[in-house]
Amino acid sequence: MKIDELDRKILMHLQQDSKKTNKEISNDLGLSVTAVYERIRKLEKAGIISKYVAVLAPEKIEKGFMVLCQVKLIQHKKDFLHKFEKEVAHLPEVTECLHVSGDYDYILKVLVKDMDAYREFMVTKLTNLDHIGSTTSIFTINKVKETTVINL
Amino acid sequence: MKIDELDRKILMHLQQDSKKTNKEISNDLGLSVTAVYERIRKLEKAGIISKYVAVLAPEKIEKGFMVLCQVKLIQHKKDFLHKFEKEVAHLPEVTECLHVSGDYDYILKVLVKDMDAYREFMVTKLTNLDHIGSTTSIFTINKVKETTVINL
DNA sequence: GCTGAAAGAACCGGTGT
DNA sequence: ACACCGGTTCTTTCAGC
Repeated sequence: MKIDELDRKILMHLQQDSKKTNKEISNDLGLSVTAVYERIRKLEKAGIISKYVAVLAPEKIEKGFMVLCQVKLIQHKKDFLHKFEKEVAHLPEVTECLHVSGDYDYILKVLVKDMDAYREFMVTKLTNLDHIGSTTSIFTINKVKETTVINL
Repeated sequence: MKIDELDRKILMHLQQDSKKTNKEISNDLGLSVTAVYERIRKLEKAGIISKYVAVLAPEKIEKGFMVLCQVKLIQHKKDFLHKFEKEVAHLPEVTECLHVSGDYDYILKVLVKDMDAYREFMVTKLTNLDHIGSTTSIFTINKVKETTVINL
């Protein structure tokens, strides 16, 4: 699907605040409410808009401690990678797991309450997974920027 | 604000799909629509729900190339950090910027179309910022897991 | 793409526990 | 403080142009 300037503007609106009504958006674009409605439907059907979610404030629900955990596996056989990926995806503390280039195989984003909770996570969950070689933890001192908005 | 089991369930619903109606949620919880409505309002007022957003599929809008860029500054005077943070926050390609512990000062999440676009970003934007020492790029081979849902 | 109307959700009193 | 009912207002949704 090809998207034009109007679609782009609609997407920027919804990425920033999906509670905006079609009326508000239509006012901004100079279109009718229905036109906006139909464009959004198309963008949803095309999978360009993949979902609508509520974003929570981590620090208000005791998940203000963010750690990036670099993981190296012992071996890199397909089965090992696959098993690790499946298991790590099921850990609720892990909000992101990327298979990456460089010195490590994976980078995990881990959200927990504090250092104690992180230690607990490492000891009882992560280092219990099979095939893990080494890990290095990078602690977040400050979130300078954090957005779900993709520039169009 | 203290949140109870019902609040937690509401938050899990909305984190996964904010288009769910209060009616659907109330059915699941065995509450009235109004009760759900009032709880959600409280969670919003308390800032626990910080916003509602549409999530796009990066690969469908030519932003399927994700790079983590580790940045070291030359000096660490407060002014230098501050200036760097301000400038980097304005770059639309950067969706995340974390001040971190370890060998590097910052880790940036950069979303672009492809390697060409990344090179362009590095050459014309990032390495043009003041006080940058060294950078290391970590390329994403595969997104194993990526979610905005925080487990409660 | 638009208009206009039907369907449905959010929202807001007032009330009871 | 918490939950409920019932009605009003606003949005989404759709038929017809």
